[in-house]
Amino acid sequence: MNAQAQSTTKGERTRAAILDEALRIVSKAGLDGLTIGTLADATGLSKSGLFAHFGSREELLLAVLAHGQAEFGEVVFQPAMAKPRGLPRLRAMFVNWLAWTESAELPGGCPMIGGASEFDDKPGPVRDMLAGGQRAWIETLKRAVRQAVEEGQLSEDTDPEQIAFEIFGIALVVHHHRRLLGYKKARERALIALDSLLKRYAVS
Amino acid sequence: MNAQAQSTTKGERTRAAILDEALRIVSKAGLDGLTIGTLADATGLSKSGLFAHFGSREELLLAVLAHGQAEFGEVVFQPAMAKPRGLPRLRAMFVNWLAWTESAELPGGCPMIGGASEFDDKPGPVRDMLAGGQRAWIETLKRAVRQAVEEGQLSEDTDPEQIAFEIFGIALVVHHHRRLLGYKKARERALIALDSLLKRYAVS
DNA sequence: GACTGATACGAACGGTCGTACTATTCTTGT
DNA sequence: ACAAGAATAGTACGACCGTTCGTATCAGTC
Repeated sequence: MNAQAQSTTKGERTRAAILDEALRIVSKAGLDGLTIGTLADATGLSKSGLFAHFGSREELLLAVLAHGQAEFGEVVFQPAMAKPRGLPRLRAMFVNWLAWTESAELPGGCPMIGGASEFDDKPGPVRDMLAGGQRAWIETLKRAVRQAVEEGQLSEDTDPEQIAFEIFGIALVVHHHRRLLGYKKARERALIALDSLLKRYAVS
Repeated sequence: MNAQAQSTTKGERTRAAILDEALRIVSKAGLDGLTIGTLADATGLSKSGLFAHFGSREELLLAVLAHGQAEFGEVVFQPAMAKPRGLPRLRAMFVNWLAWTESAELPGGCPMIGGASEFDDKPGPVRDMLAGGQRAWIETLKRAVRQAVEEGQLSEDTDPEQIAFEIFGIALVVHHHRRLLGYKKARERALIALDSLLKRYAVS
């Protein structure tokens, strides 16, 4: 997420810096709030100079989302993969996810969650990208649950989709309560909710 | 939500019609997507004629939210109050809430949930109104939980805030999965989640 | 040293935004 | 039926939107 090292062309470096800044703006102002003019000001570029990197606003949005999804993978998914299969990995995914939504680099929360409610009624490539990313994440959660069953940590009749569904709900309410309501106990309550959710399916 | 009967001045009638239409637009396009021009077209008024009813865009947004919250009360809260105190009432609140988010008059889902992620980083009266409404709803949910404890339906050590928190999460994920992902099983899974949530705190 | 491609800038386009003013039409009470 | 006043339309404004175009700067190649 920081300016990456050399060995790349200047255009690529500028583009990466633009996307970093854009992701912060999207986090705070939403995808609709990401404007070529404000992004140009924030990066110190001219509108036209910035525009040339993407060719259209929609291309810019798609690039920002791709950038955000890549970072999500690095910050949330990959560290969790270092944990043992099953419940430890699933818990890590959840905890990393919460940390991501409260990350300092995302002052306005997860851009994908914010974008979801902005674009859920606007068909097109942006919506498709959002939906695709979130579907993939759900599948990842389901896979972790299945592995917990294989490891004998959750009972055989566990429904991975139901668990992924409920976990997603906990993450959403954390995001919602913290950002709109300033609810401080969100993280604590989320961990309680996850524990009791998993306990329901624990091996007896 | 439909044009109400006579006995009111014409201005009030058109104002109500404007708010009905505005609520539908907000549902689909979000609060940011509600513009004076499109709303004027949708209602058959001129921009200036419509504008005169509110005086500013922010006043319009506040009026739309007040209208939405009033409808929420009529459609979700009041019918639930007709149910017996405790779990029946709590369940009715939840079921009515889900139905509200999928209501035909709200083609894009709950305007307040959508507005929440748009305005969670934009301080001001709109955000305050959104937060106030949702805090009030949370308190209503907590009250229903407390009454279920009083009625002996939930155990004494039940934490109403935790339950309200998790219920809110289920509602959010239903909204999210249905609208962005077109997930058909959302309602069914939500009812499963609610049942097992309440079972955790059932009297033993 | 001339040429080329990448990169960025400045100015301008048509369009829409919210808002302000004035004029006109329509309701309504008498 | 008519005047008073509410309700709506008309017009114009400055700001910003995404986008396009022509141009300037600079790195590297021949």
